[in-house]
Amino acid sequence: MSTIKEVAAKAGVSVATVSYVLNNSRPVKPDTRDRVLEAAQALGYVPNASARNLRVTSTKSIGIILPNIQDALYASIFTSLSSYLQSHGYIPRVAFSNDIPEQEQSSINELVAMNIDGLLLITCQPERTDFFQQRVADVGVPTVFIERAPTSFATNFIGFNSYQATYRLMTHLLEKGYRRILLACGPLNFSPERNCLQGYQDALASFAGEGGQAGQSGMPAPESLIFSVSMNKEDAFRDYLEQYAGIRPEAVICTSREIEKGITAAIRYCGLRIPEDLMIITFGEESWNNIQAGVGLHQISRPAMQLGDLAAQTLIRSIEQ
Amino acid sequence: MSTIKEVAAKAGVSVATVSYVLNNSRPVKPDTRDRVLEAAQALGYVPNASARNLRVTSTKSIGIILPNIQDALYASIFTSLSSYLQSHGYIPRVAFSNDIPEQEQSSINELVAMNIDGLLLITCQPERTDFFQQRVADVGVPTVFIERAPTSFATNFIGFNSYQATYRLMTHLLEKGYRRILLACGPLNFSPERNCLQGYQDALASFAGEGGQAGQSGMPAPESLIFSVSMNKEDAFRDYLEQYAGIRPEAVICTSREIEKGITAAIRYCGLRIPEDLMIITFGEESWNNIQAGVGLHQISRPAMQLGDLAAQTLIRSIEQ
DNA sequence: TATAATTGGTTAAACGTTTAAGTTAATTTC
DNA sequence: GAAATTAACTTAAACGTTTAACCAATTATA
Repeated sequence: MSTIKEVAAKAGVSVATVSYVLNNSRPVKPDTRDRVLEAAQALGYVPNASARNLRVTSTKSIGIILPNIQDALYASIFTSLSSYLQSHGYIPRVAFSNDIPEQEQSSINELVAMNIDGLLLITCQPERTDFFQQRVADVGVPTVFIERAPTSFATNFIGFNSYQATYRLMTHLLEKGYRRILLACGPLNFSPERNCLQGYQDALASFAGEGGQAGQSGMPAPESLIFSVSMNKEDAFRDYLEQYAGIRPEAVICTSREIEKGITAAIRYCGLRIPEDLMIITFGEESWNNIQAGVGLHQISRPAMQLGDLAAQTLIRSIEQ
Repeated sequence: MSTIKEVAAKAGVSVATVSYVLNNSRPVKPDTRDRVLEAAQALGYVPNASARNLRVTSTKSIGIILPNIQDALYASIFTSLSSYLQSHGYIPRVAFSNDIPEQEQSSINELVAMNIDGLLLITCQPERTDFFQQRVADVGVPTVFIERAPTSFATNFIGFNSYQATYRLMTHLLEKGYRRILLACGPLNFSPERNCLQGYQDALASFAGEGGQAGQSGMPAPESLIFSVSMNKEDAFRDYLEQYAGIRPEAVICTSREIEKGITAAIRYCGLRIPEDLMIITFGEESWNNIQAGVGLHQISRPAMQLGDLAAQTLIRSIEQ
């Protein structure tokens, strides 16, 4: 790799002039300018990023930390984040936590060490923000939290309104006459899942209240069926179905594509048919063309792309004041 | 952010000593060592990556350039690449080309500018390797090409044997009695798709040859149906189906999940039923739990994870000799 | 015409590390 | 007990940029 020195030598100027030309940070006489550009071109010069970042405060790079990139939701969010950033002159620096706090922390360290201008974070430890505080907030790196809201900490946060979505969906299903609706959600230590659960429960409660007053004749009361899964989704739900052989749900609400996969596989394994025996509604991403439209798999589209855009936009704004 | 200087001051030693302790690149007396560690801890010191990379040759970072992360294949490859790299002490630096040559080139520049130790590349211009040559090969950055083989250039390459896979699948289908088998593939400017096509055609040809000799009675000759799609897949295939209303294929081979999505949507749009009217076989990733198993959608699993592992492993080996 | 302002460039310091070379003081060797 | 070795640090150069400060010509101003 050739350096700025070599370019300067070749063009017969000082390194400063080369720098001024390349960043056009100061006017330079046209023919000197051309000589420099020519020399740079000829040598295939490309400025050393480390050296530049060492000198300059703003690196025009944004850190992104996600649990993973396999889940459709994170993949969508990531895509929109990085395309927004790129189109606004920032380069994204990605790291994955795999939902392991230590990995998240070391990623934070690493990113801050390379002088990122900002951070976009789907945190795996929304309740323990002290590390984040010390490493990011105190250092003054602008941050936007995505999807999972930090509890003890007021900051920029962008996420879906899972509560509303679940509440409305439940109300709709209950009004349609469904009574045994299963909520199949992920681990409850993150706010989106908790909000789904809350929405589910509140909808049930308020429906029961109304139903009690209206006195709907003959209809059984809706049951509260909750299935929160953490690890091996398919096996877990299979067990669930076999254990509670009596209470087959009429509908299942899946809070993600991944859960849906496990659920449908387990359902088939148990010999149940979709949609004859039960219906499935999934919170999915708009990018996902639902292959199965009309045969028992339904999707509530979450605008993941918009979410990503909004988050990136919010961050860039707060960086550029 | 605190610097090594501050740590040195706090511990009452020189910056060199701090560096020696932190990298344990030289023996240091235990109590000095402890003082340094303590000071670093207290200040929350984390070394500035830019400064370090500027000084040191090896950055322990590997560049990864992919077309995108939306396609299931690339997502799987990326996941395995980055987890292999991370577990071997390297940090991945990702960039996306969106299959636009200019973007690929600027990503290459950017990555080389930050002194990556190696490069993993699904290139979007396998025929024009001169830029790559100049920027990467000449600079001496070890590289492994993935999935799309560069033509005019002998180098490390890891990919699926799409030719074999398609050839065998075709032979199998033909022997089962299928005659109108459609190959639905992506743009033919990349080697995987070309290889699929070649496998498809060779299988047809060799079957026709055998069939001619054996003289299979009554069976019509297999037809060659090829559908290479580039942009809007769903619309394109819809047009195809409507245009050739007469020749409805009995089976469709999709070379990727994404193509399958378009195909199935178009098929449904045209009022055809799966699997009654036609069968669909897709080259997919093992991570993808096929929701539809047994109802007309079949998957040939490509071991994307293994591919990624192998590629990363090959690269790391060639870096560490 | 003398002075001020502008133009077009150069010099050198700074960014935060790493590491070769140098410097003590303590220890070993003969 | 003098010379040589070792142990434990320190000093300072180097990595490749950017940019403030400086300087010499040229041009504008009074």
